[in-house]
Amino acid sequence: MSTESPRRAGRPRKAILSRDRITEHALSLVSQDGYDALTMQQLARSLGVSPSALYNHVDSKQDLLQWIQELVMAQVDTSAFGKLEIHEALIQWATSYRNVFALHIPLIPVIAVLPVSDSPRTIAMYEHVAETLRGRGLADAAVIPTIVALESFIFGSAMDTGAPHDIFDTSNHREATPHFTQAVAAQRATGVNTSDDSFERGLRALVTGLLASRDLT
Amino acid sequence: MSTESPRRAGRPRKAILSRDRITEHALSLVSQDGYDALTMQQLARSLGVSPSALYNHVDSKQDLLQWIQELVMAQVDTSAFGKLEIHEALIQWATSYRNVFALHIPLIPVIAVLPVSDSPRTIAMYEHVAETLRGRGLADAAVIPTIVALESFIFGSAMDTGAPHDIFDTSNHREATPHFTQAVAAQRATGVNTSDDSFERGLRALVTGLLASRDLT
DNA sequence: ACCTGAACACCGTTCAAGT
DNA sequence: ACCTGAACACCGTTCAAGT
Repeated sequence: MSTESPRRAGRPRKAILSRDRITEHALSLVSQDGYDALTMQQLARSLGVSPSALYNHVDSKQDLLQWIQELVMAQVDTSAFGKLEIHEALIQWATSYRNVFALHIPLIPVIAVLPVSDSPRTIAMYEHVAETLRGRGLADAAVIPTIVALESFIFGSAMDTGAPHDIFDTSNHREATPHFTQAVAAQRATGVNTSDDSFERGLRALVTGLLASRDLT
Repeated sequence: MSTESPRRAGRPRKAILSRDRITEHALSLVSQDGYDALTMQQLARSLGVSPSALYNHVDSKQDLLQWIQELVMAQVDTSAFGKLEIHEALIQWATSYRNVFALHIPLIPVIAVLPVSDSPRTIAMYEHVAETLRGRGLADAAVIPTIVALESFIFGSAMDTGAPHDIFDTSNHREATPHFTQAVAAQRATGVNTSDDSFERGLRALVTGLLASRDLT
């Protein structure tokens, strides 16, 4: 009798939720409606479950954001290391890094304070960069500051991507700011995206300058 | 009779609140207990007023953050422009900028999407930088991207300041990441602050590279 | 014009209760 | 072990009511 029932004491029903399923739905929510839509209640609804059920699998929303960060970080392309010349490899990696996080700006403050030990993908990425820099002959003590400097620029540039296109509109104060107004007009006339142009210029300057340091052995 | 009363119809009582007083108390809250303590309720309490009273003076919390941003931006030191040689002036300004916002990290996402037209102090600062860059002979169309690149690095570096000091601890994965582990140890052995070192190296590289551009006339 | 008090529509999170 | 439903302690913001 009772043995034919698939659900009985000692035979617990398979869990509906899991880290993978939760993270997957969270990312789907984010890509559809942005990070504002990522609330525990909306996420629970999308999973067909009550909000409190989530807490059987994740300790906090902060924890969930770290899971997401892992997935996002995995999208960064590190394939250039060991394949391209070091300047080109760094530029290709940094560009991919910046473009990925331009789609996940609210994650940036999370990562900035996240111990890398909690993020295997990030460690693996750093190992790639560190190996390349040391292979180039950069002094050991200069490797981390070089990476951090690049990353700071990458994160700052990714955030800038979210700025409105008319952020530099100064029609109201034109007379008081002749140089700035002229510069804005000239840049606009080129027709190129300000964020992209700024990133490319800065990245080239940064990579060149950091590798030209006197810390080469 | 009724004339001796200081408070009567047609003679409204002086307002308790004002933009200045609100902003001042908000900054005081922030400097004492950080941005987490800056809630409309806490702010109202610090002003001895009910939370709803604030909304007679400020449209939203976002608006309040913009007021604060104005005050904070005013702390950035631009005195080096026109006084020091351009490389030195940019470095001094950028360093002050970064150090100021290291104390106001949660403001950075606010600024990043804030139209500069809403922020007179920011416009004035940009005018200084733009004038200096044009005076150096930088092409008009290169001025804004140069400023944005510097600012992205400044904001990213300010955020990095909030990272825990042991953020690069990888004791658990040591064997899988030899280069990274070695780099961390070497940097730590120097005894210098990672954020500061990274900022200084990156800033020098950035300023040198941006000013060495072929966009000079 | 400016302030109070109550209320609203949310948050993230906890916890006893069920299976 | 895992889920539900109710509850808690907050948020920012609105609004009728008072002066």
